[in-house]
Amino acid sequence: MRVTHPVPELPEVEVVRLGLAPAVTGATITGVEVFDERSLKRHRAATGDFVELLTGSTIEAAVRRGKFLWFPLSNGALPNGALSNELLPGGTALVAHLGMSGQVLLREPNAGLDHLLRIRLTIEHPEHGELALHFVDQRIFGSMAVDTLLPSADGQVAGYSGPAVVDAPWARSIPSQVAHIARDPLDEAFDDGLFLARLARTRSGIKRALLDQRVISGIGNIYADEALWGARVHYEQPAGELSKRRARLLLAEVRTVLHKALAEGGTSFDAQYVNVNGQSGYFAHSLNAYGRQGQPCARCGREIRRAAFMNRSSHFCAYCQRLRRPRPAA
DNA sequence: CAGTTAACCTGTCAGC
DNA sequence: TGCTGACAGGTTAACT
Repeated sequence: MRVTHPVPELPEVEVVRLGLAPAVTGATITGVEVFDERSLKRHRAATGDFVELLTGSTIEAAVRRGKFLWFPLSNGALPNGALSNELLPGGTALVAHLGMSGQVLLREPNAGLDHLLRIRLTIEHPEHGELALHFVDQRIFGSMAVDTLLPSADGQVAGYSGPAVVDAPWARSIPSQVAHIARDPLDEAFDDGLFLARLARTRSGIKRALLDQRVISGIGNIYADEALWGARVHYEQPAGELSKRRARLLLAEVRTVLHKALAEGGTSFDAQYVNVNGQSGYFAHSLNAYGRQGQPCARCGREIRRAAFMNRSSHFCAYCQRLRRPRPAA
């Protein structure tokens, strides 16, 4: 059997965040090993040396917006004895993006090196003792970086880090390289009206807009196809031609699909140390469109089709999801 | 500014 | 058996 991992989208990244949070919060980074420099491609040299910035720092939390994870840092002692937070006034965070194939695995400190291991962090947790964080990534579209924190654009809590953590000094801060990423649809501060207005003035196809992380974040090819199937919308329907009602329905479908996947990912997620790894295909059984080309549509029984789209593929029911003529202007 | 495309990257597998 | 090409797609730089 082909061993594939699901390309991580919002639910998969949140499962990783949930698993990591208790193990890393309050832990101090005692060792950093970079086995492949390409996994640091998003680390800006001007911020400082990746290894030096991390070593001695303490992880304050595990935060997520869309598919981006970050870990606010404190007490980062530099080799010269200064604190990194003194040098970088807004504070810093370790930023992680899983790309297409990234995983963050929690391991015992003396565990062997995982296949395709790119970065290893050793951490010391006051309660759990010493642990290793393995950043494993086949295709190296993912990355880790240390980045400076900026105030969030709207002044609200910048990302999700578990319930009721809003007063921490880092809560309303966002890494500079994540600042342009829109809030995700499960974020309390996501503005439905702003999103719908943006769709209304977008001429390109709706799936393009759903995949545009500056418009709405957390959605990738799988859940875009699923939400479009649920809302019976053709992937090339110009976003601005959707009726307000249909656009609202689509946003609701996006949330339904993400919540459902999150619930299934959560249930397959047992012990904190075992499964912070996006285990293979755990959401696959509940898909209605993605990867089901040639199989019957669960709604009408007609064949699900696959079409080339933006260097990837779109899966859809050509009967349920037909291009609609725009409603005449009022 | 909005919209679109190419480049990045490698394990797996179908086909020869 | 061993080689080759196709494929998977998130993000961003660069282009029109």
